[in-house]
Amino acid sequence: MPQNRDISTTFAKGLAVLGCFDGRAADLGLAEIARRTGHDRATVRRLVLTLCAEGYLRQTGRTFCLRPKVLALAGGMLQAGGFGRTVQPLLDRHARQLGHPITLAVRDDLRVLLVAQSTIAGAPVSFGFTLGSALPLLHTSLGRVLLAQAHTPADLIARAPRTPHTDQSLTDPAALAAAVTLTRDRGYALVDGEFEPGTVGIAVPLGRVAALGASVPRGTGSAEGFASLICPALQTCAAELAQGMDLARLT
Amino acid sequence: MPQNRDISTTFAKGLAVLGCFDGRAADLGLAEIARRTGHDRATVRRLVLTLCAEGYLRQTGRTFCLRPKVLALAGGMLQAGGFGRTVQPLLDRHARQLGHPITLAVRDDLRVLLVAQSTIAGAPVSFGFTLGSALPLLHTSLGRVLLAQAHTPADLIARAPRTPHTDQSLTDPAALAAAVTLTRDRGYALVDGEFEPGTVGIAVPLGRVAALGASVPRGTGSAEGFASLICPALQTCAAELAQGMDLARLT
DNA sequence: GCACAATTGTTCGTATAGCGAACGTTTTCG
DNA sequence: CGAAAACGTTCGCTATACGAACAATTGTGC
Repeated sequence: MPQNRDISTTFAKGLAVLGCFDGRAADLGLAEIARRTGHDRATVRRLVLTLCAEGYLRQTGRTFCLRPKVLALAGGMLQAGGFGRTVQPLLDRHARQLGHPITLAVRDDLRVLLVAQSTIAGAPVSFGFTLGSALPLLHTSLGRVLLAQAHTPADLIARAPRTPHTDQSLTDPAALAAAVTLTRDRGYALVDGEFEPGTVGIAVPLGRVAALGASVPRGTGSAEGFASLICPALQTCAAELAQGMDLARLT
Repeated sequence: MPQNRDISTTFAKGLAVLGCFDGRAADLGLAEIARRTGHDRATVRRLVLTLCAEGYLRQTGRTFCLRPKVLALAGGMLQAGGFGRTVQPLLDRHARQLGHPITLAVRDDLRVLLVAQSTIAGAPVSFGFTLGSALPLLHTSLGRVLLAQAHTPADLIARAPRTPHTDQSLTDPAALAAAVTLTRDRGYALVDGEFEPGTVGIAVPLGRVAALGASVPRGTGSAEGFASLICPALQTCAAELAQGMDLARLT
């Protein structure tokens, strides 16, 4: 097949190499990057050395890790979207009122991508997710909402990893599809212990391609009790956010 | 001069194109990207279309903007450094105690790069900076601390933009050097209205290559009064952070 | 501790992918 | 409305990138 002359395969390979540094391992060697990307070790070597020269990676012995400069790429996107001026203060205000951290997420292929969050001092730290973190699509409340918004949720359910995170994790595609339908029907997702044991996640739609969510430790309360408390607050927050931000930038 | 065969010039050009999207303009056209990078419009076109194909940019008419997927690159760096589990909760706790947002930054060439921050509901929003935002090196308290830590601050002062942001902005290299020396001598930086009118910025070193800072509206207080209040809290926070994180990852 | 196997890193001849001059299209301006 | 300016696209040519083969390092078994 003739190459698409509008696309630079070298650059595409380089982006794949950069994308390898997803936090699963702190440092990666050339051979491991070659395995993860499927590209030749010599090719990977040139691309990695280019990332070092441009300040995005640091070499330590025979391994490499990301440097803070990659954050500037995120900063450009957040700045262009006015996140610091509009989204963050709004999330902070609503999170304080609610008493729980609130997270804004979008779907990125088969995963949930955290786009903004208001952290709260004293909130229990679970997996320590930050802006840019990827969460599973099938077993989080944010993921359920994003699936409910998708054109072909059944296809996404078929392709997304169904690896269970806890004993409660749904793995049957039909059960997952039913959960997504329930999410769409009632306008919010409620996930009880499927991703983090003992944690209830609640999420609501933000526009047509984003989700807003909060999670709370289960304790002795009922999941439905948490939902009736948290949903209205998330929905109010979502309505205010939808008025003040360009949601089209999130797709 | 013969090309360095360890470096991929195509990938380096691609990274320059990606780096163009720094938030100064929400959307960029091919010609503007070519101007900013100095590369040929045809080259830029191929690189931009590759970024679109890989999901990092979206095309709207004849312009392009970053998509949320770039945040995942930041997420990988934050995850590998354990920011969500260690840095963020610590910043949140100290920010709550202090009653002001706290920001962690490093130097990235001639600018300050925000690496983590704890925002606070109700804090005055000034320029709406977020993780990944770039601030000036010469006129912010964070920048003064980072200059104080540098091996050749005089050289950085000579090369960094000296464009004043307010009437109070220092522009004389000798005055800037003296301010950096004062910062080093007393162990903190105090910047009063040089970057944001009416705002006092205070910053302290975090290890040898990072800074921790807070800013407060001046009001009727004295800058020194704010400093004596805020410095000890920032220094306590810095000491705790230095114990729990791998500062070497921030260079 | 050594030899060999396995793994990882590097070199350089070759050709294909990327470059950019030239052309085509769109927008701006008088 | 037409010309100039600006911007986007094509395709012949060659220089940059590829990866086979080799070099160096690490791991393993005895």
